Amino acid sequence: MEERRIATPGTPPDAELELGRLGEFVGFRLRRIQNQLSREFAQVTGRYQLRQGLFSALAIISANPGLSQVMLAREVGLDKSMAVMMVDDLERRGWAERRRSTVDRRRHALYTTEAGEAWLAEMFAALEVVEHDVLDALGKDDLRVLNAILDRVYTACFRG
Amino acid sequence: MEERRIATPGTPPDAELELGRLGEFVGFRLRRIQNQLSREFAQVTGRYQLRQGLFSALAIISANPGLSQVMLAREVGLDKSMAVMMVDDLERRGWAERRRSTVDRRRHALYTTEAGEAWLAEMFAALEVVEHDVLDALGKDDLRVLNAILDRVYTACFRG
DNA sequence: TATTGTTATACTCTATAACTATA
DNA sequence: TATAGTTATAGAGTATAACAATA
Repeated sequence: MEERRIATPGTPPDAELELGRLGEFVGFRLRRIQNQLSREFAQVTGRYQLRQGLFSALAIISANPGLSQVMLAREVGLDKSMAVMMVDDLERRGWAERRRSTVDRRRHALYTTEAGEAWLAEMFAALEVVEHDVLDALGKDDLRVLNAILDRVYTACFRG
Repeated sequence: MEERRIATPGTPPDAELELGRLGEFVGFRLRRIQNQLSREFAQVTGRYQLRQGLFSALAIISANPGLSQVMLAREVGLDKSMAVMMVDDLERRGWAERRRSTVDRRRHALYTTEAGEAWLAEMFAALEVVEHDVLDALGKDDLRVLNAILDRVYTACFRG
């Protein structure tokens, strides 16, 4: 079962087709890549029985111990109600925990557990496999360039 | 009503937060940007009452008159059943039409209508506004670099 | 009054499976 | 047998609105 085949949608586009003016838009490229990547992601993480946002959420909690749910939501770019559900899930699995903040009793301070850190390490390894083809095709340098540009793009999204 | 405010989720992340090892992964950046961009897209296109894929689909039909639905699906990176629904929608709006292919009678050859082209032009203009901040923050050169890298990424997705 | 967390709900996007008609 | 198109359906991901507790 080491097969890496993906169902119908994972088929590459015909080389002859034109993008036309659509090719000028970042949004289009982003979406099609992200669709593809998240299908592969789902394949890998499917074995682990988890939903998309979970991994990112735990990784961010791990990198920022004690952060609040609102902060988490902002960092992943989703609504705070999403943070609630994700943290619920993480807690249920025993990978993260909420502690009432001592400074602001409205807040929950979020922390990873030991089991959470272990799982995180496992997932990082698995995800490197998912992104392997991408990393390969780009090389370290271009990857850095890409990430830097993407960060600028993300920041630019918030200049109203 | 020229406001550009976006509801809760559009709030920028706290600058102090760390991405940690997550920062090495393209998938994460892609998803958060794409979420943000598609929210803005939805804001703009909401007035036009249309769903996400529609614009890309029509643009591709316009750039490749006579293509089949399977080809369309592959180009946008989705399942063929999606193509059916999108073309249904486009036809209902009078922006595209199916004609039985003369060479292979299983196929539908897709074409845009005059109204479709007009609407497409309108949408391209509207979308330039959506991506304006992004384009601004990058500049023509970096944008080209970004698009080129993204295309390589997309292609790399299919090297199983 | 504003913010944090919460719940319930509804909507959009997408894949899957089963089917038909052609090839 | 394989491909193009179709249909119906189920699942994931997400936003919205309304609310309680705390600031």
